[in-house]
Amino acid sequence: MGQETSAVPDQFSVGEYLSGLLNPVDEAGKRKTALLQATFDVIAEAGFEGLRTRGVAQRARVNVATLHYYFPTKQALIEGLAQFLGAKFVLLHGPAPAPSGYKALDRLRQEFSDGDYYYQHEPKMLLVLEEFRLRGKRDPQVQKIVDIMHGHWRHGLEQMVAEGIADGTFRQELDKEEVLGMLLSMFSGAGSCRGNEFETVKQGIEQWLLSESVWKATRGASNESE
Amino acid sequence: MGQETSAVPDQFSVGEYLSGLLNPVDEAGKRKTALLQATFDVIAEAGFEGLRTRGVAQRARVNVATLHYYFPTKQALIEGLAQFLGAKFVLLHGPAPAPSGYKALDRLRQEFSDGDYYYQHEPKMLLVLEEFRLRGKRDPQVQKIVDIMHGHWRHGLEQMVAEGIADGTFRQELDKEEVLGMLLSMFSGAGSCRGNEFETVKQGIEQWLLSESVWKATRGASNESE
DNA sequence: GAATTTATCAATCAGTTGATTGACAACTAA
DNA sequence: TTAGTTGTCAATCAACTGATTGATAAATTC
Repeated sequence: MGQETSAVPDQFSVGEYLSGLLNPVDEAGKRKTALLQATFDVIAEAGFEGLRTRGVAQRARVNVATLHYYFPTKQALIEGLAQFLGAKFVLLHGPAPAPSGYKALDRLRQEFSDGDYYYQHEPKMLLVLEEFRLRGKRDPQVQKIVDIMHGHWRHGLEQMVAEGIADGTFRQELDKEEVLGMLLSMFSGAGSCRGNEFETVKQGIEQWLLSESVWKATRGASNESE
Repeated sequence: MGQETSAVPDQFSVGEYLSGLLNPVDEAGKRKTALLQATFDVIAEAGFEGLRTRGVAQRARVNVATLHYYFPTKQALIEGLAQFLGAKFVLLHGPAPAPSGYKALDRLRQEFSDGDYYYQHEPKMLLVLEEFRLRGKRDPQVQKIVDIMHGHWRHGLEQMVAEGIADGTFRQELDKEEVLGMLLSMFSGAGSCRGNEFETVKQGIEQWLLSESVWKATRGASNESE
C-alpha cells in the first residue's frame, strides 16, 4: 500500500476526482476528456492494434499536434484512458435491484445488474476493459491501473461473501475463499464472453449460494413481484 | 453442422490432419509450421499490436518475401496461426488424473489437469488464445475458428454434466444448463486471469457438483493416496 | 539436357506512424 | 502598449510497414 496512484490531489475526495475525469469543468479538462473519449471509441472499434494518434485526433476534431500537446506520447494517452475507464466503472452502475431483505443477496444482485447494464448499454466498456487486461500483461504501467480496478471489485465481492456466510444468507458449509475464487472467475469469464445463457447462470449462482430458507423465501417473493 | 472447416482433406482423419499441422512431413509444411511458430512467439510476446511480418520472418530466419510466398497476406498468416493454435489445444493435454471410479469426475479432473498444464507449461497458449478471442470480435474469419475451438470444448463439458447428473455422480437437484453456463464462465475466466487461488477453486467446484455420497467417498480415497 | 516449377532473397514502392517544429492567433499580466 | 503564456495547426521528419518485383539457384519434370 506504500505509494498510491499519486494522481489524486489532497483537496479532492476520490469521488470528486473520478467524476472530474468524466465531467471536467475547465476547458483543458474538457478537451482532454474529449480526446480520451475518442481514444476509447477507437480502441472499442479497432483495439490497440488499430490505435493511431492521428485517428484519435481526427475523431476529436483536433490536429495531431494538439493531441500531443495534451498527451506528449501515445503511452501517456493510453495510461490516461486507463484512468478514465476505471472512473467509468466506479461511477457507472446498473439500477439497484428490489430489496430482498438480505444484504448479501442485494449486493450479489447489484453485481448481476451491473453486468447486465454494461453488457446491454455499455458493451464498449467491457470490450475496452478486455483490451486493457490483455495489454496490462505487457505494460506494467497499465497493469498497475488494472490491478487497482480489480482490487476494488474483488474487495467488494469479498465483503459480500463474508457477510452472506456470517449472517446466514448464504449456506453455512460454503468456504469463503473457494466461493470468492469461483465468483471472480465466473464474473470475469462472463464479462468477456457470455452467451445468452447469463440469465440461467444468475439463477444457478443464487441457488448455489443461498441457504435453503433464504432460497425458498426469495423464490416466493420474486414469483409474486414478477 | 452443414459445411465444416473445409480444410480437412477426405483421405485423412481429423487427428492426422491436426497432428500434420504440428508435425509436418514435407519441406513446405515444415517451413510453414516454422513460420507459424514464429508468429505464435511474436504474438505471445507483443500481441497482435506488435505483430509485424518482418519480425516473424526474422524470427524464422527467412526473408520477408519468403514469408509472403507461403502466406500471401498478413491475414492469411493470422488465420493459419488460428488453425495451428486450435490443433495445439486439441492435441496437448495435462496428464490423466488417477481414476476415481466416477466417469464424470474423471472428466472434470482432466479439465483441471489441462488447465494446470497450460498454465504451468504452456502459458503462451493461453495468452495467444486470449489474443485471438479478442481479435475474433472484429475479424469474422478468426471468429469462425475460435467458435469451432470453443464448440468442441463446450460439447465435451456438456456431455460431462449430462452424464454426471444422469448417473448420480453429480447432485440430482443441479440444473444442466445452469451448471454448464457457470462452468464455462468459470473456466474461461480462470484461463485468462487466475490468481494462485485455482487450487481452492478446484476444491470448490467439486464440492458444489458432487453428490454427497461421491464427495465423501472420494475425500477418503484422495486423502489416502495423497 | 532443356524446360518448368519451387524456393529464396535484395531492393524497392507507396503509404503509414509517432513525434517535432515554426508560425500564428487569442488571451493575460505588467 | 508590451511581453509572455496558452492553444492550435499545417508542414515536415525519420523510421516503419505490408507487399511487389526481378533475379537467381536448386529441384523436378519431360
